Amino acid sequence: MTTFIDNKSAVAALFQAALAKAYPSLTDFVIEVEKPKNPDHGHFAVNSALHLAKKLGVKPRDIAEAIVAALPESDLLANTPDIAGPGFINTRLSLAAETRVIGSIFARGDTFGKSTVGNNREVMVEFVSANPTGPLHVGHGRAAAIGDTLARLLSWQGYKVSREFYYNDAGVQINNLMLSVQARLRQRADASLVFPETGYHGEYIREIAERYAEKFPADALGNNEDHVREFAVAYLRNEQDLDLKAFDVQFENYFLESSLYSDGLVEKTVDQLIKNGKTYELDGALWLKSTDYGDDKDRVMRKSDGTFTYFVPDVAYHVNKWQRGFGRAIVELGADHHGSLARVHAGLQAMEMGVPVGYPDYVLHQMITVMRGGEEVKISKRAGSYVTLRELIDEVGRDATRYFFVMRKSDSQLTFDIDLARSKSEENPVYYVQYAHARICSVLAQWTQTGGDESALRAVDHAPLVSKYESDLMRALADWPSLLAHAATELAPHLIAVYLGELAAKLHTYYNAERFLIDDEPLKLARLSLILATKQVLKNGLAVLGVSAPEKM
RNA sequence: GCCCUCGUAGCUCAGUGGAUAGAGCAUCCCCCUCCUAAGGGGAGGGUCACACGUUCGAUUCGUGUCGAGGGCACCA
Repeated sequence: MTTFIDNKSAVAALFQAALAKAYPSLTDFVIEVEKPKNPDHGHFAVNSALHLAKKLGVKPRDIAEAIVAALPESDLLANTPDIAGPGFINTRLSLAAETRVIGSIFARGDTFGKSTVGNNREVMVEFVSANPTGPLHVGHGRAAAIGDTLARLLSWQGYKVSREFYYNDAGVQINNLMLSVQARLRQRADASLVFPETGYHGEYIREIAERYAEKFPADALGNNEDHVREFAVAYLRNEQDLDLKAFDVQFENYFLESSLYSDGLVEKTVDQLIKNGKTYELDGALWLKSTDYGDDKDRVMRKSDGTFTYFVPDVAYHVNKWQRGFGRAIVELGADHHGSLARVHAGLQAMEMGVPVGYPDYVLHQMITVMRGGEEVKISKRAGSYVTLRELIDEVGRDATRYFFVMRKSDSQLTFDIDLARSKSEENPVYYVQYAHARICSVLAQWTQTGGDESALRAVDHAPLVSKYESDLMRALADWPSLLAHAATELAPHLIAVYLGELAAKLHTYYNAERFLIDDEPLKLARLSLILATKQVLKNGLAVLGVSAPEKM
């Protein structure tokens, strides 16, 4: 099977050859090809003549003419390119070039778009990493959707991906959780007892207390603090697992912060930093000279009371990731944690153990503003006033929730209007994409029922596909592999959702403009073949997003 | 005060060093005797926050100002 080369690269290669012939001295100039916004400017435009004008001291249009004159023989372009405006070279693909993608799609099937650039290198994607102190809320939902899609995306690029969830199970907030449950237990016996101001006020704390009392009636007042803590953490971890399962997100590994202490990794990290001369003592505390590595101030590592600040285990954790063989690590975090990036990077560099600068990569998602009844819902675990991920999935559905969270650039703040999501769930863009898939299935099913054979569509003549709708659709299909590669490079899963929306739009337009089940046999087969290929790409795209591709809606 | 992200249509958001900046929702008009109208076609709506700079060309890159959110603790 020949490797499919996307149209843009093919056009670039053709012009690169022309340039080499026209101007043999320009050995290191790279031709750039772009897709013009205006369809009158062709399918692909080359603007290199403008870039070269100054360098060569020749008018851009003259350069463009020389390049066009030097174009090698090829069936790629429909005609001799136009030279327009100040010196743009506008090209149109030939029908033969446009239809080529259909065969590639059938040949690759569910793997069309997959690449081997990752070369099976190990990459870890860490995400969600919620403290086990409450149910997952909408913010975690955004994290889960983005993180999981990133993982799928990198896997499609040929990386060996491992998803990891880091539990902060060693901090003061866990103790606070225990105290909260304990207080609810004691209130069961004496309702006049006051609940701690700083405790977690959510209803789920009462639920945990009830369960604890049921299971351990002998300790109904929660006097055994270790036991209460253990129970509460286990309960909430289980709840979170159920949330993630409902969201179809699975982790290869769960990592406990407490293990960093019990395994001595925190101590070892601190010792190494001291040994490397990257620390100093001041006011009874131990500081890291993180300003040597771009941080805006030095950071305390060990407080005067002897305990460590949170970023020390964070550094130890990333040392551990590196040592486990993850040459690349991606951490998906809420933007409220961005302050820790610089110090983790600094800490890793100060370890002087060969970790690349910039390890790990961070993908931050901005906070979500939740609106309910026209008012902003302040998300507060302590006050217990927030929207859980489970609630959202139950009301809006898994597919719509995942799509919604991933369709926007992660670093844009977004407003989630719950009333809108509920009342207009039918208008969620995910249905638009799924509907395109279902429509194709429906057409194919009707054809099959009257004796059609889908496998026959893999080898039909596509020459009848001459309409502009067909041309637009075929070129969109051909963009899929490079779009995926781009989204992976940018760590930008939303580009996939945007692409799928555009592909679905082209299909719907085509559907309304032309009929498929017609008497003209060659044209019918060619059209069915095209939509079968489109169905495949929609399916693959939805798979990367972790969204289902229904055959009926 | 310092740091990070953002500022694009009435709203929610895409996008781009180029030639006329897009989608969905909302508003208005049109399209099912015909493969799913959860759809399509069309109209209106923008000084791409503002200023300066780099460039043949800036909404895109840089600097500054203003605005929004977040982070700046010996909390995590």
